[in-house]
Amino acid sequence: MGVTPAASVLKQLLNHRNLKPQPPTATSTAAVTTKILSYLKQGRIRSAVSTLFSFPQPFPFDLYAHLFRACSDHRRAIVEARKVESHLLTFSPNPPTFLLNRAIEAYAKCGSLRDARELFDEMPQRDGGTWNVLITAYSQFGFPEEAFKLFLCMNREGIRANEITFAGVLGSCAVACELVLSMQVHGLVTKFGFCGNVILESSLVDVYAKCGVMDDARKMFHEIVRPNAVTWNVIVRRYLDAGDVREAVFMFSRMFPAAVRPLNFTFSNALVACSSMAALEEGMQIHGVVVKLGVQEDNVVSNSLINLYVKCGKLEEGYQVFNQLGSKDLVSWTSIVSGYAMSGKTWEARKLFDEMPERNVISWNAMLAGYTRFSEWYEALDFVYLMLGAIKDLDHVTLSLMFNVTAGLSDHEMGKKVHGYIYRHGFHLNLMVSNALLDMYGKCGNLNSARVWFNQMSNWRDRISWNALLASYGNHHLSEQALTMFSEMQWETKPSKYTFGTLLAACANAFALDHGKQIHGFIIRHEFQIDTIIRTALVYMYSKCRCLDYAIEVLKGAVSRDVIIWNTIIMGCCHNHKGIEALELFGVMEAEGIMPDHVTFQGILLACVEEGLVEFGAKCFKSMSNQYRVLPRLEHYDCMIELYSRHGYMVELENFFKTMPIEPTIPMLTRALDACQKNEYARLGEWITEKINEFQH
DNA sequence: CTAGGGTTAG
Repeated sequence: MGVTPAASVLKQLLNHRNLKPQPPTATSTAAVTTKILSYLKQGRIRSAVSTLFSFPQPFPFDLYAHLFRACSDHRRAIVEARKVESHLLTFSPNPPTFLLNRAIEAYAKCGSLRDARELFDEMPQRDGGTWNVLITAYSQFGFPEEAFKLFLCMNREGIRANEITFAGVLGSCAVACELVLSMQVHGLVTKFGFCGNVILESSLVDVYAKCGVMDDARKMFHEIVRPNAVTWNVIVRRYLDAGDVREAVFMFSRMFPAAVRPLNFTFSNALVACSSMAALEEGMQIHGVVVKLGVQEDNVVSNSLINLYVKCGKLEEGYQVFNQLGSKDLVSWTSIVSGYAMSGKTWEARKLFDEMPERNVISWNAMLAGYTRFSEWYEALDFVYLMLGAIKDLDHVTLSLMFNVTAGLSDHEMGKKVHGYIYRHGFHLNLMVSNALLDMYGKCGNLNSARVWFNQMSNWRDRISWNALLASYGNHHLSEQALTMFSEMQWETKPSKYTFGTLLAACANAFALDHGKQIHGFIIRHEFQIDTIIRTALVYMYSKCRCLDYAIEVLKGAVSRDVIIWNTIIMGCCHNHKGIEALELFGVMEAEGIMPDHVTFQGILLACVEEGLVEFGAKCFKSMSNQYRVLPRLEHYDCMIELYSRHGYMVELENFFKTMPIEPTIPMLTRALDACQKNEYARLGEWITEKINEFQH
């Protein structure tokens, strides 16, 4: 089945009715040749080949070469290639080797390595080009072992390798990550005197980098006298792949003193490097070069620019690039949607998403990822249903996000359904999906299922799996077990800063001061860097565990403090009934020039409740929107009602209720009703009772 | 005549 041997094709064709023998004449051959060539020029291969077959006579070898070339370019003309070979062999029994090489090439380019190999094996005599063309084919189609075998045979038969041979072999080395072989080939390249060949030299840079030895790749790069645009592209891309994004950007910058114009891909690679380290300055400089060289109409480049800006939090700049793009493609749209979605502007993102001319899984995932990132679970759920109706094949990202949604909604039943789905569709072996599943069971309160699944993952779990399990122990207030797991974890993988964050949160929620101190000690002993996130976790843990002094000590150790760590300590003070301290710390925070946010004000109001500072609290509440431009939320109204209620400020409470721009909630009303009864303030009490009754209908 | 790099978005 499958491939029809060339001989039988030939037999069929010879029996074909239009093959009436004609005496060949010089003029007709020349005329037909011209005709065939003109068909080829128009890209009509079929017509060209059938015209060829109308004339059972030999044609100039040149024409066959053109025909084979056309088949190679088309890549789907396998049948035509076989026909041309048949015709050639029928009427010219001893074709020159170079023509057969072209035939092998045509077969290979059309994807039929079998035909290529068959012809190769049958050839009475081969030249270097014959070997090269097949080695190249094996290399390009990802059969490195075959390429190596052929290369060895070739050497054994005494055929001398040339640049083309080495290019193929090095390509195969790169695919197979064959470092030792690459070094041997490097030796041969040198020995044969091909060292000045920039293509081979670039391949060597590429091979060393793909084998994971960036130092050797860099050394090789510096040996090249005149690296060209491809060479530069290789070195930039390989540093990016190796995760050394700084070096990638640095190498990119060195292209300009070397006066080599970057390729569009190189711009893109450099921009990706910038966005991955949030290097806005460098990225903007590259943007400048893009404009100067006039490549901003290239979608790959501009899409990378959009991505750079949105990843650096510059949505407007990103949108501008998007807007100025002449032909926006799927990637441009997805990039801008993703930018808005991942910055919390899910509404704007959704508007753009709905305007998209076409969408794929990635665009849907980008939008869904925004909803989940910002815990908009109900929007996410609606969106998932919409997505299920609109798109057939969900992928591993979709399924992981769906687990996040069920986890966020604590919908254990739905989580189990998704679990069933991934099992049926074979996604359970995907690490990302597995970890999301683990996380879902942990968050839905099913520690046992989480544990069972974690054990089943023993062959493919990673650090993230461990962190997920630790987090579910933490959420179940099992800090002791979490700590035991932490020691087990170290047999298998190294902890990350997320591990510490999780463990410290676990200790905080379980008020496990001793364990918390152990973790703190571990971090210091193993010289892990205490970044803002870990520092905040430490402050949180110590203040939860009623060690406010330690918490403040840790806070003081920070080089810089953001609003989150300040909120943590202020809330921590409130938790420890230290309202005055909270307000003092707020003063320090302001002096450091940190703008308070809604959480900060919640802390301040709580502190006022704690200390009975009713007038001061009211003043703070007013200044919130007037001075600080922080819109009061439900929890702030809640605090104010608590403040007035607890301290018997009934007139103020009544005023507050009646001027409140939002509907009071049941807990607010019952809290206030309580106060009315205690303070015998019937007028407001009646109003509240009425309100509560309204709610019940 | 046959050769190297690369596709941006979740």
